[in-house]
Amino acid sequence: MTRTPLADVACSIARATDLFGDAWTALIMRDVLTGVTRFDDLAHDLGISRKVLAARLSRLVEEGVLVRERYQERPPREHYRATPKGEELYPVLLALMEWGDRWYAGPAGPPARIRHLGCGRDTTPVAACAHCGEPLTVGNTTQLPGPGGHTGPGTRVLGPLLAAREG
Amino acid sequence: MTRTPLADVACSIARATDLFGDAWTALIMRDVLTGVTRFDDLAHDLGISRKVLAARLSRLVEEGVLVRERYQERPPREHYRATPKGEELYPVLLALMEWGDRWYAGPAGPPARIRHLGCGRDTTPVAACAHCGEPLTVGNTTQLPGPGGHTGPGTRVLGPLLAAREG
DNA sequence: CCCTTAAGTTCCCTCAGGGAACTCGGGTAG
DNA sequence: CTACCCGAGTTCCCTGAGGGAACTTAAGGG
Repeated sequence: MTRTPLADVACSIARATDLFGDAWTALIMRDVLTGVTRFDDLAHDLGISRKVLAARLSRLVEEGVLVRERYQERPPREHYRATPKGEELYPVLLALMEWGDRWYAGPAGPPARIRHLGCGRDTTPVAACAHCGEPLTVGNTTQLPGPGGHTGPGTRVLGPLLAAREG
Repeated sequence: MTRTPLADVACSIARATDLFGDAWTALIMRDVLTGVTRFDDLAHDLGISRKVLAARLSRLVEEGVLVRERYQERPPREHYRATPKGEELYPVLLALMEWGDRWYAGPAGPPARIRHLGCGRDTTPVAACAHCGEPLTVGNTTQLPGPGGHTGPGTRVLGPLLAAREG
């Protein structure tokens, strides 16, 4: 496929997508974050080709999202665990899950619930403003160039073009 | 590639990933939500092959995420706009962008800022509990089977296995 | 009448993904 | 001591999706 390299574009979505934008990475992270950490378990659970799984895992380790660590000495066995960088992908998974729940849940309802241990209730994740806590939507936000934005093609990061939207 | 069909698995992440889990869809949605809605503009802005762009757009229209609509009569011209279902992908984009900002921004800082018009401040999106507003993390949430979860392989949706995590 | 623009299509080629078999280090059962 | 399981990958071949660039169609415009 010769994936177009997106990581060098001045767009954080493109940078994140360069790693996260394939069919398997999100599901691997879901599994690892929920306790499925061993190679064979991942291969079985996901139904992914072992070749591709090995490639994804080593990429994720390279990127510092997972670490490969020994979980037993004799015989030596390794598994994969999320780093802090990996755990911070959790909001992305929550957002994907919430969207899937809203638009693809069958009549029975969504296939899983998230319980927030802080307040003890089953919850839905909301993308909220860090300052005032209100939900962020396309309509109530605007994008502005940031300090790290070099102008030129590909500069937009959820671009500064929102003003151009009609309605 | 014969993409493994994920949409039928009882996992909302898998369902969302089936559509969203490719290198281009996130970036197309970013562009459309920020006002880049025409075929040629998208092709130029993204550097995507026109063939693949056409395929992605028609898939997104099929899925009800975008609509193809006429924006001028003479000569007849069509462009793409997000439906409500498409606009609700915004939190996913925000989460991806926030993660990219945190882990890939250069010394200069992130390439863009999000301003919340509600409170007037530049903000960062947080995945918050809909009930109490606290941030949701891997550590303070647990996953339970939901009403729509048929048991069996692939049942997990950010699975019920979190309890199995050590530490 | 020819040129330009927008929005796709078509063609060929390469390489990433699927699938299944094979490897390798290290037990454990007989 | 040999034979048979792991777990964790690696290797091989085949298919088909993505890249790239040219071609098409429809409608103005000079």
